Amino acid sequence: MSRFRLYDLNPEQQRAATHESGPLLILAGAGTGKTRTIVARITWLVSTGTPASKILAVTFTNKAAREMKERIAGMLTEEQADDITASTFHALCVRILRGDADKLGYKSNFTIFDEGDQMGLIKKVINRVTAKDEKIDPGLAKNMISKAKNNGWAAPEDDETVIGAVYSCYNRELRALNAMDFDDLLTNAVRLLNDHPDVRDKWRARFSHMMVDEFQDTNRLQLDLVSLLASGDPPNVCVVGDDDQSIYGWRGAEVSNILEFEKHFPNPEVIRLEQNYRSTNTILTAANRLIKNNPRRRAKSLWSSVQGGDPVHVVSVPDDKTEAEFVVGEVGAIRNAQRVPWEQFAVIYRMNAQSRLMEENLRRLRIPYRLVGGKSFFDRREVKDILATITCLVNPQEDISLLRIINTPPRGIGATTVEIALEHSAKAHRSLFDTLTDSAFEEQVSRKTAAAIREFAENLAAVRIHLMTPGADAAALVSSYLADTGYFEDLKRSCKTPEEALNREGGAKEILNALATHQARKRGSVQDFLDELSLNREREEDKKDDGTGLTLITLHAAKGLEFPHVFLIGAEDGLLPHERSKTEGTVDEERRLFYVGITRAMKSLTITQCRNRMKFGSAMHCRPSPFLKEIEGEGVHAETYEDIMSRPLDEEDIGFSFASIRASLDD
DNA sequence: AGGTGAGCATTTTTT
DNA sequence: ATGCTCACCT
Repeated sequence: MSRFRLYDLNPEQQRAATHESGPLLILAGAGTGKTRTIVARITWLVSTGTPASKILAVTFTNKAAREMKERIAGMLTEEQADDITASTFHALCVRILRGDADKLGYKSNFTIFDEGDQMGLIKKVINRVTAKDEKIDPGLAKNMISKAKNNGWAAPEDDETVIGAVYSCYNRELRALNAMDFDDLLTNAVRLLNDHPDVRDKWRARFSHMMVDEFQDTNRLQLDLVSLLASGDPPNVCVVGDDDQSIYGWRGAEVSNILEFEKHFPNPEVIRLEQNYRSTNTILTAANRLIKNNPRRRAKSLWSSVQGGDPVHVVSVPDDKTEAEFVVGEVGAIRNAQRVPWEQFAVIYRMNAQSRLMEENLRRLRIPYRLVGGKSFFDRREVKDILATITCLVNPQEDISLLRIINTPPRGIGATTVEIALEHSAKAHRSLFDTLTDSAFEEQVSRKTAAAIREFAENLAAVRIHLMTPGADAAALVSSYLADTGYFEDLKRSCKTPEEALNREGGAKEILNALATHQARKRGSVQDFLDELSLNREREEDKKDDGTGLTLITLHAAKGLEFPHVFLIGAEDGLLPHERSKTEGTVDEERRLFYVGITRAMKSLTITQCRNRMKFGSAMHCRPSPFLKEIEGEGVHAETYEDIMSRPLDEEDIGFSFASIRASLDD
């Protein structure tokens, strides 16, 4: 097994990969070969006799888990690679819970509530629990419930506060539905392992070595889970992360998990990866100058063997409109001068709203781009509708889904009827569907409404019978149900532009295709399909492989990615750091965000700053970000848009200018 | 039941 | 500027 080639690794990476036993903390700076090191470590463990099946690698996203599996597959035999468990925290919890959920009073076939389901239930609960004059914002309630769960706060015994009442009622409802939300998956898994030593021992015996990626993003519960699962004495836990890239504090991540790692796992070996294989030293120096202003961090200093490089440009532009024009112009100039494809460029910003001006300019010049982030495919109306329809076809007892489709398209079961039914169902502790179809309920409503309800229920039942028949073409059945009930027509009618109609149609097709593919490939049930989707909501742009074009992306979403040429826009006080972070006292995290942005760049980095920006509809004066002062120094050139424009054009630029003029004439 | 306009807030996002 | 919610109107 000397296939393992240590000489591919630098000394620190090697030390990390071959660490024998006990806790290991790998502080992996941006671009220092973090994944390569984890994969090498896994390979080393296997090659020195650890059974592959005893290795557990935990990540945050499905994408990261998949990538890790792929890279492991390239290093080991297929069988070994298959035996390694690489999973997200949440998927791991589901596996743990599916086995022993009964010990917590759930049925093992509990359903998983995604954010939409959760929101629906919270709204329902708020309507039930609160008086008309004390309605609270469901979004706020959701955040507070999530925070409470993550902090391990039980619902108050007496429903004294409104929010407390909502919290406890929400939990009761989830229980009654045999459902867990995303937070429950973690809390319940932790509770199960905590309260049931036999289960804990079973899972501890299952794995001998555990790795956790992006450890700076873990929250309290995730740390608990790691502690509970880690086996060995001292525990064989290897965590990888970078406190300087901790940018998810606002959703519960605890930087202290990595800063105080020794407290949780005493006497770890600590290895710093500081050699960067991504950026030029010029870029890294600027990044180092910035981040060293943060207190409370594990000091690291990135370096690269690539000396020099283009200077970092900091450009002051008059306003956001000019900023977009300038960036697009520069992109064109670089592409023209260096003959590089659009894929090598990224424009990175703090807020999604900043993408709009960029998009307009890119479209004008016919530059292909992909927009990362924004709304998830699964948040699209038609996708939610269709998934809710499928859910109801499989199980009409799911109130939230039923509520979504009961009158979509309009079929004569209006809000008033639903309101009454909801009241009855709460009182009788029955599902909405059962309440509606109860003969006693019919007498409460008009003949017309009763007929509408009956027709709806009969239609659902008829399709369900077909759907449950083995070998049925589920996608076709669902599709014809939607067509028969006039859903597609209704969807089209509600679109303002033909473009939107086409888009929605595409979304509908895509989700139905996914169902068909799932059935064909995995021969799984429709329930399997729904389950898988609730844990694996990939963003639209991840699925499409048309990775062509320039990338527009937020700083948060850009973490982990790299681009040869990066434009970091909107470096203004109030945007980066965001105004809100100042009142919340999280400017350090904003600095890390800026740091993440800078360290995405491989070859060139241009930072722009507007002197005026449209905010809330009116032009506002902006001061440069204080972070710009912090990166000042050798290799960082500050200039103004006016300086650059009054300079004569380079020869290469001229070619692009003609192209852009021609392109803009087309419009 | 469903469409329309006033009023309002407006960071970042995964599971 | 813009999108979203809610109340009110047809």
